[in-house]
Amino acid sequence: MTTAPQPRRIGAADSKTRAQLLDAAEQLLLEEGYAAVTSRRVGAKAGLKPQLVHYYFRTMDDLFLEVFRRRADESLAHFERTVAADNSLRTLWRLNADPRGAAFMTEFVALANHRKSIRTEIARYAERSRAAQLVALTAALRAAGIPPDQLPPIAALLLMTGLSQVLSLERVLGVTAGHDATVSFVQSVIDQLEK
Amino acid sequence: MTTAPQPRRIGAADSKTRAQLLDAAEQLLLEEGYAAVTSRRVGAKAGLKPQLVHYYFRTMDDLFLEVFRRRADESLAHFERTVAADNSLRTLWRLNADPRGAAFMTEFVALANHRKSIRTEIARYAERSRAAQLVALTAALRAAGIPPDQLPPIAALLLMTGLSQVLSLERVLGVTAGHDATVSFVQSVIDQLEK
DNA sequence: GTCTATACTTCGATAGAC
DNA sequence: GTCTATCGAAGTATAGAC
Repeated sequence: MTTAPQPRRIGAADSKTRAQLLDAAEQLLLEEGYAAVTSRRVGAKAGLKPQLVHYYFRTMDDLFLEVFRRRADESLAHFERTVAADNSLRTLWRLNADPRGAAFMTEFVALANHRKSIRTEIARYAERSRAAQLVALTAALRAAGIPPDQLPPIAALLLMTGLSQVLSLERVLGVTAGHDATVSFVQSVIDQLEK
Repeated sequence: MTTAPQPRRIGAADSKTRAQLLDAAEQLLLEEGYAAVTSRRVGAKAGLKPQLVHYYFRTMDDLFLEVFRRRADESLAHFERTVAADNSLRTLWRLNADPRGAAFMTEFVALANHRKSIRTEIARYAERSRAAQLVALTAALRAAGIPPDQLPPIAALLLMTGLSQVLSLERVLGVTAGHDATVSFVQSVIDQLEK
């Protein structure tokens, strides 16, 4: 229902102002949650007029989508680049444990809860990301000598993803009991496998 | 900053209307996300006037807190009751994997992101819940013959919590590839340990 | 305990001048 | 490309009649 082909002006995709608005929106999203991302607040944070948001993105949904895409693409590219250089369990764990990425996803999943167009886009990215990670992890596990019937790569991946997500979530809350011990345990398991 | 000792009327805690409002708020929260929980929408969903929300809860933050507390208390009590009857890995996994509970927490964590009073309350609950689960899981792992230095109970707990959280999150998105295989794997590991 | 009425704020979005 | 001006909708919250 977000598609209404109205004859209205729209800003260029390579505009500097547009990039500033995206930066402001992303920052607000991470710092205060998606409910804080309003055209007025985004404008204020970028030092611009709120109306420019609508000039460059038409609707707030479009803005959200662009914020998401920009980071998602960057994140996937970074993953591919890093793994191409070193596809080890150690590297995969490090990439996955990045707290900034987890916080970003948490916020967008919550947002997706009641914005259909965003849900679709996030699902698409989640699948792409999942596929890329699965390929890398499958290879890394094989190299570490772990047969798939002992630990299915998809299970390992979901466990890893879930763990870093819960660590990130709880850190936001200020609940960190047992985090260090758990991370140490994961590290030691990886060290043992890849020593 | 939510504490302003103003002389204003407030509804009784055992009121039926109050309970209806809490029900409506909880339902909205789960179905459409926290941003949908407004006094107007809660009132409409309960078939009541929006002003009654303020009569019973004064502020929306208070309403959120009561919604959270009600379910958190119920959830903890249910956990204690169930575990008292059967403290097995199987039971702990089943309790933890309840998708409704995970969805609830996801929404509240996102909400906590930019509401301080709620963050505090959730953190308190997370700690209580964590402690109870850790006691139960520690005993269950010992009974299953897994020494703590092979798998620290806190690590097992965070892995389990993270896994059910990510499964729940992705189900909301409609991304469920590999879920069944992973759940089967977890089940088979538990079955092997507790057969 | 529930209602009407209302004050005030902030939101998304558009039109049109410059 | 950015501005001023503005609409209508929706939000929180309160006062006071019934």
